[in-house]
Amino acid sequence: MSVVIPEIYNVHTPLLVAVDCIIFGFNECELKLLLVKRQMEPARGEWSLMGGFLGEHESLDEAAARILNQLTGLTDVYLDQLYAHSDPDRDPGARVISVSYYALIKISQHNQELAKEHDAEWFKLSEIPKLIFDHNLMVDMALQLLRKQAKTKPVGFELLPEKFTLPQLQALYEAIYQKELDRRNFRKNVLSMGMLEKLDEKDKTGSRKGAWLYRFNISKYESFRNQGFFFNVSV
Amino acid sequence: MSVVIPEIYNVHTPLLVAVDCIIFGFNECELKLLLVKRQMEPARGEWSLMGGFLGEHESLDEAAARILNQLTGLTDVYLDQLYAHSDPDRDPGARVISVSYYALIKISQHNQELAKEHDAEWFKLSEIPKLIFDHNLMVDMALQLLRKQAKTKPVGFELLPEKFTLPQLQALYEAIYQKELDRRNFRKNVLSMGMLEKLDEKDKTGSRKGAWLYRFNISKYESFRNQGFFFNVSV
DNA sequence: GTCATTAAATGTACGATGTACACTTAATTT
DNA sequence: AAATTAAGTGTACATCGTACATTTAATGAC
Repeated sequence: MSVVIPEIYNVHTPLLVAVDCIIFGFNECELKLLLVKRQMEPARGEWSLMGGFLGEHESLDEAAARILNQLTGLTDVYLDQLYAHSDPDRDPGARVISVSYYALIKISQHNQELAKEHDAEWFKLSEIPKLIFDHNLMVDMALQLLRKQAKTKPVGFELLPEKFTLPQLQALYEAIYQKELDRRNFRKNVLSMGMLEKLDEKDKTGSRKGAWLYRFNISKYESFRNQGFFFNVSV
Repeated sequence: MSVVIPEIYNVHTPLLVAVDCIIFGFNECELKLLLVKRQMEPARGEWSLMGGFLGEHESLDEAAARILNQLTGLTDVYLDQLYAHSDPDRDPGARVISVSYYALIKISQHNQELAKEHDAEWFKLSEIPKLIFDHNLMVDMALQLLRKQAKTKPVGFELLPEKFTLPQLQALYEAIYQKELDRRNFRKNVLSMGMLEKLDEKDKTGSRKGAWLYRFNISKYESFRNQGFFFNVSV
C-alpha cells in the first residue's frame, strides 16, 4: 500500500493514528471497565481497550465516538480526550500513535449483543487483567482524570441510571475514591447544589425501607458543566 | 514520496503528525507568548506557534523538547502535553494532526540569537495577533490549563528567575488570573507552604526600600509536584 | 539634614466552610 | 409483636478564607 505525501511537507515517515477508549461503567456498587479481546495481530486474543484507526475524513473525537458506538451501540456518550501516546515502540507491529479517550456510560443502556460479538467483558477496577501495549497505563491515566473530574464536574450522573437514589450516588463516589464518606455530609453537600430533583417514588431493591429516587435537573447540570464548578464532596 | 504500511493494518490514509509549542514567559509584570513567523508554505510569513513534525524514532515529548530547543536553546524545560488537534481541514496543505505542548520558560534564559533566526517575538497576552490554522485555539486552551495548573502546581516558579521577590511572584499570579490579589493574604498563603527560602539579599530595582529575594526549596517543590497539592492562593 | 515619596512589610477579627458525630424512622421478616 | 436492616436527619466545633489600615526602610529633593 503506498501513499502520496505532498512535497511541501518534508517528512519521511507518516504515521498511523489510532484511538483507544477507556470505557467506565458503574453497577452493583462497583466501578467497572469494558474490555475486549483483541481480534487482530499482533497480540490477538489478549485483553485490550476498544480501539480503531482514525478515518480519512474524521476528527479524533468522531473516531472515538464511532469506535465506542461499534462496541456499545450508544451515541451521545460523555467522551473526553485523554492523551496522545507516542512511544516509538509502543506497538510492536508498526509505528502507531494512539490517542486515548475516556468514556462514561450507563451500563444498563449498552448493547450486550454487540459486546458479545467483540468478546467484550466488564471488569471490576480491582480485577483489570494485564492489557496489551500501554493500555494499562491508559487506564491508570483515565482513572486519575476521573478522580479529578469527579470533584469539578457532575460526571457521576453519566454513570448512573436516569433515576437513582442518594445511597447509590454516594456508593459511586465511594467507588471512585475508594473511600467511605459520611452519609449526612454527603447528602447535605449534593442537595445544597440544587441539581437533584426528588421524585415521588422509592427504590426498594436496596432495603426494606426503600430509598427515595432522584433525578437530575438538566438545566442546572448544563450551567454547572459549562461554568465549571466545585462538586462539593469532601474526599 | 511513498511509504509502505504493514498489511495487517487495514488503513488507507496514514497521517502526518506535528507538534506545536505554546511558549509562556513572564517579565515586566506581563505574561507573554513566544511566536514565530512561519517559514514554510502554506501561510508563509504569518504569525504562528513554533512547531515541527514528529521524527521517525521520537516520542511526542521528545519532539516537543527538540522543537523548543531549536527556538530557545533551552533544555529541561517544563513541558506538558495539551491536546491532539485533528480537524481534517485544520491545515489546508495536508492532513496533519497537531499535538500541542505547553511550555513555561524563564525569558531571561532563552537564546535571543536563535529567536532572531526564527523571526520570533514575545507578545503580551493581550496583544496576540491572528495566528495560522487553529493556533489561537491552542493558545486559549494553554491559557486555561495554565490557570488550572497554577492553582495546583507551583508552575509559577518555572516562569520566574532563580531569585525573585514576593511582589514579583504576586505580580505573576495577578497576570495569570488578570485579577488583583491582596498582598497580606498572598504572602501569608505562599509562605505557609514552606516552599520559599528567604535570602539575605534585596532586589532594589523595584523600589527604594527594596524587596527581599527568595528562592525555591527544591525538595519541597519536588514533593509538592509529585503528590499534587493545592496552591493556596485565592483567586 | 530634614522632609517627602515610594513600595514593602505586617496581624487581626469575622464569616463561611468543612467535618465529626448518634439517634430515629420505615418497612420487612421471623 | 419483636427484631432486623438500611434510610433519613441536625448540631457543635474547628479550620480556612477574606477583608482591611498602619508602619517601615530607603531614596531623592529641597
